[in-house]
Amino acid sequence: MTYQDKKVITIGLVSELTGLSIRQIRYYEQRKLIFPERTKGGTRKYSFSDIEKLIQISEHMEDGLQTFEIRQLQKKNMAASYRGLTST
Amino acid sequence: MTYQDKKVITIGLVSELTGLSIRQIRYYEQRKLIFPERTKGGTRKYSFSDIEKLIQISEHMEDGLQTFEIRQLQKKNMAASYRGLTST
DNA sequence: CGTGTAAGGAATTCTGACACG
DNA sequence: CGTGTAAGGAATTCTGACACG
Repeated sequence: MTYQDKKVITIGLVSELTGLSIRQIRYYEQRKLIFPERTKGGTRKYSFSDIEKLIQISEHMEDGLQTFEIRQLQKKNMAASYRGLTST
Repeated sequence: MTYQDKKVITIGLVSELTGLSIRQIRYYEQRKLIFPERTKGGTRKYSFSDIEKLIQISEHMEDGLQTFEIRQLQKKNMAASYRGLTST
């Protein structure tokens, strides 16, 4: 709830925790699927929510979806949960 | 519960979040007050629980306690919570 | 005792690009 | 389109030590 969304994890750890390569994680950011924060120095910081999101993303990728399609799905889910439907 | 205790935060972030210097954080580890994990490379990783602990530690230090006294307090609290008393 | 700091090195991350497909 | 990689640089962290008190 409070810790879940705090952006504090470095990309190396995220890579370990998700099984994705650092390259993939950066790419998904470029494609607007995740939104890490940055330290003053420019180092990316992720939250546990980001990690869960990334795991979902990797599942969608395995299903053959393209990044823009996954982005569409995210929008739909956001709209749905806004209406009190599927959360996750 | 699950995220609270995952060791994933680098010492620089911990320093920012607690207001303590990196030097202090490392010292409190040396004095057995906190127990970060390490990456393969040797970089320390802390949990949100560690951050809460550190904040408590800094309060005790301000109260003039010495590190070994704080360690005693930690033990007492652990024993108490084990008996179902004060948790935190 | 608790903490600051300069020192030298190692690990981590960053960006932009070339490559493949 | 999605991902790997070599390249060069910058930010982050590590340890052991000297200093002060």
